[in-house]
Amino acid sequence: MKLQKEYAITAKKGENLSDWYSQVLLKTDLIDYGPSKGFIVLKPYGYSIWEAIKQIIDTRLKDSGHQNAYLPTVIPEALLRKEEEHFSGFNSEVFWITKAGDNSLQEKLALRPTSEAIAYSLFSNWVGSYKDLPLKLNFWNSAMRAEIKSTKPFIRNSEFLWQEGHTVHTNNEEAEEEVRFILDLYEKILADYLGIPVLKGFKSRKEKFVGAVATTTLEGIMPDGKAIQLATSHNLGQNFSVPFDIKFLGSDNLEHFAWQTSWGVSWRLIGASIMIHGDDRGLVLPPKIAPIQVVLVPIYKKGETDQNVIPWSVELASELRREGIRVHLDIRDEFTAGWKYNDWEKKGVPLRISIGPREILKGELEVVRRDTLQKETILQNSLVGRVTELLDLVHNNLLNKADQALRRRITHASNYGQLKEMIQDQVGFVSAGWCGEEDCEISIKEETGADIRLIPFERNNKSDSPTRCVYCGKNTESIPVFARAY
RNA sequence: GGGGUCGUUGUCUAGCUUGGUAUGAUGCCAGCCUUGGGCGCUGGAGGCCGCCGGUUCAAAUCCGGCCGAUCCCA
Repeated sequence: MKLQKEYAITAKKGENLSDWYSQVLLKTDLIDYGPSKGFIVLKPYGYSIWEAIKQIIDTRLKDSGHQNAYLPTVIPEALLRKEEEHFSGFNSEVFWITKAGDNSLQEKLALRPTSEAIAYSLFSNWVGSYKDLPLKLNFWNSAMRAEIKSTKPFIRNSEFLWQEGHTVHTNNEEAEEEVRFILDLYEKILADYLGIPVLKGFKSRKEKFVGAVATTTLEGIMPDGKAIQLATSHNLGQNFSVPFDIKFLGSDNLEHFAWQTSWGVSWRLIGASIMIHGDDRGLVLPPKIAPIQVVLVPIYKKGETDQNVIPWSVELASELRREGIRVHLDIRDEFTAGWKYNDWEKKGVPLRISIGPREILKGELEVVRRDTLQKETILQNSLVGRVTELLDLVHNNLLNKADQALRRRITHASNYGQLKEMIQDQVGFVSAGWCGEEDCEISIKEETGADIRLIPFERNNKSDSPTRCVYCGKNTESIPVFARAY
């Protein structure tokens, strides 16, 4: 194969993940860089993936009683400062609008870094009685947090697409239930649709969402052993309802401050999915989020006996479409079949079907899986059934491989030396005893580069309890998971 | 937060050390050829060499600043 540098992915995923990642993003037409630092442009192929993810999540949220709404992009300064701890948490990343034309504004306006402040100022008007609750809203929008030092498309940007859910409840138990329901929902969606396995647990006090009582998280692992936070769900308790005055009149005829949650996932999911599933040829897209699930490549010579290749391809394409499969028929005349094979492989299309004179003659089709590159021949009349099967097989294979990769990257350190060494060796997730003191957490972070990614919901009964803090040696029950992270 | 690398046509790039007409490929356009793993031939168009300033008779090249991209360390 002649490799054309300007199109092919030249970096090896296993040797230089960063280079590989940016080549894939640019050379598969997912994104372009924007004109300002940290901002990216989603091209149609990249946006289609987001649309697919969005639709999956949107449907599930609506099915579970959440409604979509939309909030302004700008937030007046006073509002943002209302919950002081929350504000101080990301103050340094807030973009401020200070002028309209040449005139200074009376009050600075923040470009939303997240919507708690603006949403809750409105919620205080919308909530009056316990009959208004629970209020379960979701917002699809973009958030802006200035990334000055280092950026990585989808992973760390100054602007990102996401959904943020905000709910209001009459009591803590119900809020608690919502937090867990959403986290479990996210976990299921990541596995069933994106083929991404995760670890789940609480964030430490230091790592939790500023302003939250508790943050729960889903953490994935990348091929370089770095962890990545892929979803969060927060129990806000009454931390916001008090300053924002969200009160309801209960059935007891008394006023109560409400209990709240917030949660979200972003287009980070796209970045994670690319890094986890991709290979040296480029993207390998999980079928359920692939904009094109099956590409048909017709092969023909001009004139004479092969004239029916195109009509036949069109027929097969619509047969698949009728089953709800996303099909693309590549009839570009300027490229050869071989060129198209390389192109669609690079773009990660799960299945490719070739249709030429041979196939017409035999009534058979050649199908190639992107994940394994295995070819198989199927009879035309079993096309739809086999394609549906294969799409499932591809998904399951991707999830299984990712799951094995995750399991291989979980280890346990019984002392500080071990922890340090394992982090240094980029093994990934390392569980170790921790006394619960922030001082130890900070020291570990400073000395190893790893922080507490999560504290598992339940003690892993394989490890003996109680144990000792790897840093200070104090007895403890807590065994969190450490890792370097994106 | 500290340090490094890079920016040349739509894309990938040569040239920079040692200042003097901008290199090749690919893509694009026209024509021919036709497609089973990045087909071939002929002709053509395409450039403020990231931006601003400095040095110089002369700057893609040397110097400074800025803007972007990117890597390493904390």
